[in-house]
Amino acid sequence: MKDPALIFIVGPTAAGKSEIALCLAQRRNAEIICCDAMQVYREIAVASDKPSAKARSLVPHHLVDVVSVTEDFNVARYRGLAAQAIQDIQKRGKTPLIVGGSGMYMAVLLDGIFEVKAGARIEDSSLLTHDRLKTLDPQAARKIHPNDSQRIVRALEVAVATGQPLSRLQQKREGLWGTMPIKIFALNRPREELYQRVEARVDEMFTKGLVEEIKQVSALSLSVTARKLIGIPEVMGHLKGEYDLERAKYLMKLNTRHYVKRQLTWFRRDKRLTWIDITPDQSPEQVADIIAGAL
RNA sequence: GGGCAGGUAUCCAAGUGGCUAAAGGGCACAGACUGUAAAUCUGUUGCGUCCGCGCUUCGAAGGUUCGAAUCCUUCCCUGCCCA
Repeated sequence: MKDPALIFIVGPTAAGKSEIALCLAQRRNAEIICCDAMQVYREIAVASDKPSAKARSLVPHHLVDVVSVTEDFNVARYRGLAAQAIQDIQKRGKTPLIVGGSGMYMAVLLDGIFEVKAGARIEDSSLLTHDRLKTLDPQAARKIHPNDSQRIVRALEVAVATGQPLSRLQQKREGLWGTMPIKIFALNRPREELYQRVEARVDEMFTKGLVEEIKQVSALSLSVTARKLIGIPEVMGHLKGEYDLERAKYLMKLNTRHYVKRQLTWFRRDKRLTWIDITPDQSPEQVADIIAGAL
């Protein structure tokens, strides 16, 4: 049977995506494209839970280690690089397997994004208000909560830079969905188990040298986007002497659990996904079999 | 044994007679989301509910009062200090 042109494996952190994808890729002549907002950073390996050297020698992984933590990264850049990788892989007669937990990155690949040239920063913060957005883009203002400053700023910057409301631009988007056969699988496990796996993973990161990694990285001037990676603020707080190591570990676990929850909310909304509920006794190979059978 | 401080919902914590099922925060759960997304933001959170309201809570038991988490009595427990 013929594989779809594009396969996605998404889901929350610690669901087991990477391992399962590796199995699937090997038996389907596929190459992996990471769909992850943090694994793109070169200097971070432990904290971003990057695929191992071994995994990468077995199956080519794309969109890993593509920028420095000193650089800003965003969905638009991701989309450009990923689109190129998809084309290249398909040209070689192989199947791109897109794997990761960054919901918005997946959405942008699928549904596209509109182009707005960067550099539209508004300096005067008194202009960055919800009230002003109401006059410039009433529709966006209605959708964005008055407390959601990040979105207010973006909507205002777009409105000012383009003269067009964000709400209208967002309708003019084109993605991959509909242009080729695409199959999307979302991995999930019982919440309790997911959280246990998160905690185990965080503990493991510490034994793998997380603190050392963060210490080195913190000497660089981190970009706004890179410094948000879970692990960096938590460990840096400890390095600055604000609390002990246990506390840093606890905070990382907590923040990762919250993140898992948000990921699930994001993915649950997208009705194009096929959910795979994994039970504790299933091996990555078995899950890969199930996915292969559903292609 | 004596002195002081304190015991409030799943956790921390405010509240010292009515406007209190009880501020605020945390956890948990749910949701939004399109160039920071591992981000940012929202809602619910004693129990039940025909969503009108009903029921049970503030260490325990009694008492004062029209009315108590708040006042009085006794008891139990925790922390610190003195012996």
